[in-house]
Amino acid sequence: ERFTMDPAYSRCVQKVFVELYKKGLIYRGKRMVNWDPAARTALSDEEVEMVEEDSFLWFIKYPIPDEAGQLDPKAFVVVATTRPETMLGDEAVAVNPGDDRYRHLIGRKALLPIRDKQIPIIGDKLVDREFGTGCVKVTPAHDVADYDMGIRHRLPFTVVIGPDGKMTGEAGEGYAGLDRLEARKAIVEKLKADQLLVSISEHRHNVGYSQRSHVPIEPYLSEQWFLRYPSVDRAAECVQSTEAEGAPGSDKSPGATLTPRPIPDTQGATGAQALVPSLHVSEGLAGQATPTAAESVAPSASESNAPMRFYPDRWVKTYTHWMTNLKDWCISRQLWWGHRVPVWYNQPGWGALERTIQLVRLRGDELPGTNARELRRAAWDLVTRSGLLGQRYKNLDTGWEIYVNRRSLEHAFANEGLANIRLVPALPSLLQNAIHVATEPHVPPIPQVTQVHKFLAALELGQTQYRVKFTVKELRDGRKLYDHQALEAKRSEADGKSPGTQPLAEQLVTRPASASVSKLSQIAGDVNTDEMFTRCQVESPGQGWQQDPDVLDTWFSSWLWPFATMGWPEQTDTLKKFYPTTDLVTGPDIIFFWVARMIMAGYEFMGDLPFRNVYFTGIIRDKLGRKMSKSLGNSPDPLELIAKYGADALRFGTMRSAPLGQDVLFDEKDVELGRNFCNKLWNACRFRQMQGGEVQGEIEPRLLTSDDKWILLKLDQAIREITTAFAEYRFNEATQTLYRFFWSEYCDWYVEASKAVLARPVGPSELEERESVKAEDAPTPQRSDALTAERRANTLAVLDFVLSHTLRLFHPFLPFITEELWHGMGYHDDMPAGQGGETIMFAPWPKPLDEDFLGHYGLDACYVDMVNAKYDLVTQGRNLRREGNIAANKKVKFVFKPANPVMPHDAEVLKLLLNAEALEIDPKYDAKKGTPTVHSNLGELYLPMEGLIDVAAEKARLTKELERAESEIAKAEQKLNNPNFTSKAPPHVLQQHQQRLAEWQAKRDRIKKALEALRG
RNA sequence: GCGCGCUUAGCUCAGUGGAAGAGCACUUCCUUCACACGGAAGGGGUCGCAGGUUCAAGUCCUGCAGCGCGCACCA
Repeated sequence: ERFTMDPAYSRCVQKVFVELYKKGLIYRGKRMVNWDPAARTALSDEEVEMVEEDSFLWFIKYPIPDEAGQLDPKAFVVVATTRPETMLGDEAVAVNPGDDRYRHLIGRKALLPIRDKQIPIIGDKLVDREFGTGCVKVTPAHDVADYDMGIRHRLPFTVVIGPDGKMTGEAGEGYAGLDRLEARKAIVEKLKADQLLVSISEHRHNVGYSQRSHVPIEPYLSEQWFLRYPSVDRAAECVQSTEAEGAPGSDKSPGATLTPRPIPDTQGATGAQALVPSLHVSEGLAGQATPTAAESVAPSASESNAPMRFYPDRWVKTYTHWMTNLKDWCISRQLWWGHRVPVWYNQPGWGALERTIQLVRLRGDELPGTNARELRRAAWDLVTRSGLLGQRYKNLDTGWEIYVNRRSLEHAFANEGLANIRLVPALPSLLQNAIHVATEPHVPPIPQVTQVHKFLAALELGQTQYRVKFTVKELRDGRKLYDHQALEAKRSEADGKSPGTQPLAEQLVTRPASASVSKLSQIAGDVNTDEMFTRCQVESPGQGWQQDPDVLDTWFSSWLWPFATMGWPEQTDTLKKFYPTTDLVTGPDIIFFWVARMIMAGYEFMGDLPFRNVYFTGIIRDKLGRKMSKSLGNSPDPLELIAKYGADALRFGTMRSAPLGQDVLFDEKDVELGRNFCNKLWNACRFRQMQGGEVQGEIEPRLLTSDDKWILLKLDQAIREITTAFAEYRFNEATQTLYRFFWSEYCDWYVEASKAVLARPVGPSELEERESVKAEDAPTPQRSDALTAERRANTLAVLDFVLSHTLRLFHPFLPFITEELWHGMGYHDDMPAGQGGETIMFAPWPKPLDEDFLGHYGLDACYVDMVNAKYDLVTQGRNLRREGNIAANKKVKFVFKPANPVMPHDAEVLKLLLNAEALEIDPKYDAKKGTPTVHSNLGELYLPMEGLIDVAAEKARLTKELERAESEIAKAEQKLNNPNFTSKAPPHVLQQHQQRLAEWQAKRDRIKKALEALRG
């Protein structure tokens, strides 16, 4: 057990971050990320769920003014959009450059409605001419595709939707402060009023929802930490589909080991011993080559050389597709809880500020009625009192100054309802990280701040830190003081030979005028400012350094699981022994989140893959096929189910209904089945206990009954089937085999038949009966008591043999009840030293019965057929009772006319299972006309019913049986008369069909005879 | 759009070229001594549709239909 937030594990996570940072694989950048406006954090692409929704496509008219800026009502383009609210941030209209309809417009300007702003018309290949009007509005700050276009065409990035999902001041009066969906309505109304809305059509499209908070995500520009995935090539190649290489697991030989999957050596392995998956307890330690390992390592020709296998195979395709289309992983989250980013900044104050504000925010939730200002005040107070900001902080109402990490400030502002102060990015490339300061003239919660209003920023540093000075001055028309275009203009000016009349520094800074364009470029180009102000390391660099407030995506800790749990980065013995591991059991829904990333981390940090086999379970869904989820409330409480049915029942029932790789619709009935099964198992053991006698006695071959041999052969068959099922990861098949074997074969037939030996004392009348039986070894009356006791003990030994095997076979599926029964039955005392003892878990895993065993106990396969026929006779005999309307509890007399001599034991079993008052064995029985009869190759079974014979009914029943036989014969004959079949079918199939035909023909003849007798 | 599943009894689903299966539900009978959370006997199927390969197809191939899931920058 390991908790990823444990200190040791947490250190691993941070070390990995530092290592990847030093390799240059982790970087920080301003990117378009998936933003969750409810949780106010970035998300990875994998955390976004696409949901298909019915929406609308709004067609909006954008006027095209002429060169002189005059509007002609006939000059316009129509764009189609699903998100009208983003038009406030439009910076261009794009058409496909190959589109003759619009090509001539490229380079002209369009007038953005509502904002009355001129935006360029650009040409971009990305535009699909077929969709909508072939003319697209471009909102670089609020759409991933538009962002790329914005970069390509050097468009401004105007942020009109804030991190809270509300429109920013940039959105303009009347919209700022509105929720994005409210803004959409308002804008549509406004466009209608202005007659710029051409039409609305229904449109179905995909909307990304946050997996975390289930709100639509916003594409949002923000500064985040990213990871360029490591060891991608090796991870992509290590698993391959085996489809093309012939069916896997074709080795169905009865003696198949539990580990038929070869485990080839991996190139470049760290030298750690590959452990062979095995249910046997191996004495061998790491470094000792066990024979099992040697055998298993030898690959067969048909097997793939890929070192890893997926079960089921088809997920390889999904995996490979993802691996070959990797995008950098956004690993930072703006959350309170998680592993913190091990990066430190030497600007004091802001880290504490950030955390304090969040703290106050949390507390504020408990204090209804507190307004944002009070919260903010409280935050400032806390910060100042803490002394972390010292004198750098001044009264907010008159102006303040703080050294700050821009992203955190932006974030803190947003979280504090100070959305009217927004710092937004201005430019890509050199000034990508420059600050675009804007004011928002809409009414905010804090009057003093609203009326503020001038922001001046000093850009002193490059990449990541900014020293920002804010002073409160008068607002001028609510306009931003400068925008990126101004900046860019100034920059080109400054880069040019002749300095502009107004140096950029003066535009940007009040004092000191230390920042200049040249300095900016110098910093950005030549100086690694990160070294000066940023350190990536696990421990704090010392006084004055503050840690990045972001935390890491939870999967950034999970992907280290296979080795971080075993002491990495120390090369512990555990790690050496168990890495690479053998099997991963997980759900296919986290192939990307977890499996793929663990594989990459394994190669990157251990130099070898983390596991050899991946078993993908199905996903348990509700009855409607929906995934279980807290919000739907469709998830049953496992603890309640366990209380109601038991843990074993839940486990067994679920596994029984979950085939390899298929999802399962959860049904409590399955758990009920499990519960019923546990009950059956318990009672079957109780039956054995109630018989008393020695536990696990020796089995004497001479005394084995046909039923004993039958159940031992059936056990052998079940073990073989289960062994194969395990080897191929078909666990539901193993449970079904066990269920069938134990319930249908052991309980329904064998236990019932064993009562002929166990539970029925041999009385004089029965001995007389036996005298009349022609049997080779009929007991003499004198010896019968002793013999009965011996036979009884022998049957008990068989019961114990079968039960002790069954319990072990069931143990993986029913761990609790089997452990309890293992002890309760006394089997733990009987195991050889080191094999049984304190727990069933150490007992040897059952193996198929070997040749010696079969030979010694005379377990010839013919007993299966013989006993099957006997039981079939019983079933048919019971059917006779049923059809004769004889109540199940009424004892009646049967007559059996055997085709061959019958063993007394078999006669006894027949009598018992038929619940007969008596079973008369008469090879020469001459039945009365109309006596209900069963015909089998063991002989004929009659149910003589005095006064109850219904000739017509019996005739009808036999006719029906005859029809059945005829139809089976016809089918078999048709096959066997086909020369193609006889010449091409394999001999054993041919033989099967011939035998079948013969059996049905014999049966048909017997039925015919009986029908004739009935007429007679 | 691309990819992957699924379609078999009333329901939920196994089924690996060679007799169509299970659990639940249903009908009838049975509290006989391990178990009524049980036992016994039954009824119930054009294996989605159409072609093809094969001696043989629920199973392999192709196409179609319906359902589901993943991926994808068609605004």
